[in-house]
Amino acid sequence: MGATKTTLFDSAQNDLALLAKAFAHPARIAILQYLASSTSCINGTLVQELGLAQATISQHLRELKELGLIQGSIEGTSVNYCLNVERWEEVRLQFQDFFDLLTVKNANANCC
Amino acid sequence: MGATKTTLFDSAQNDLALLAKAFAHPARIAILQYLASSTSCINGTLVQELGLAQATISQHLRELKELGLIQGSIEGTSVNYCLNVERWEEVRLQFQDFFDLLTVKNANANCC
DNA sequence: ATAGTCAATCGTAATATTACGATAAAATCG
DNA sequence: CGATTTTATCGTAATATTACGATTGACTAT
Repeated sequence: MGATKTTLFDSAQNDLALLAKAFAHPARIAILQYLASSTSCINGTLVQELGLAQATISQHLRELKELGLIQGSIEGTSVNYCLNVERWEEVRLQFQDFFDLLTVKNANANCC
Repeated sequence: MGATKTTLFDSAQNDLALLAKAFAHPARIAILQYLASSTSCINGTLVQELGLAQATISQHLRELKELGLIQGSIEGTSVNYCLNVERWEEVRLQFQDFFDLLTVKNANANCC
């Protein structure tokens, strides 16, 4: 008990849920917004910007990296992170499809 | 320790994270899709459709209801659920704004 | 009334997430 | 080289989520 029963759902549903999980924490939203506004950044800057501990930021960055949403490259003693444009577009479309599907049929809904 | 530090973030970031949480489980995605495709449904039908226990479905439905994404009305001995159209449009725009903000600046990104 | 049906809620076990101190690993500087 | 800086990882405590059996409450039908 306790773990999500992924076998009951199709891969599109499981994929979307995993992506949504990435957005399901305000720190990760803030990280993505900060990356978008600053073209590049380092972990250290984010620690000051967000007010969470360095280990915590690093953990959030790893989650975003594992989903391919961001990528990083070593820059001397620090690390530059930025958005992964191709992946980002992919994800945007995935959400758009989800919303479109549920919006098209809306005329039939609101029945209760 | 362990709880999300919401005070570090603004209300737009916290709001979006809460909404994303609703989509962060395949069962809730499946429920929303099923509601969109069938115009209305009852808890019992979802139990057969999804293969989760009745108590579990009811719990997922409550979460969606608490965010205003769906609404239900009693229909004899069963309950009809449907999407909340107005709220849905609101949420769709909230996500679109988030994606747009991160897409516009993308030309500057992908730098690492 | 009594039995039956359906969904909500309670209680709880299993698992996942969040946060952070401590430590490690890698590069830079003196 | 040794000291410093920066990020990743480990270990772990606190909290949240997921799932389900059991029960309750509300309505229906007999």
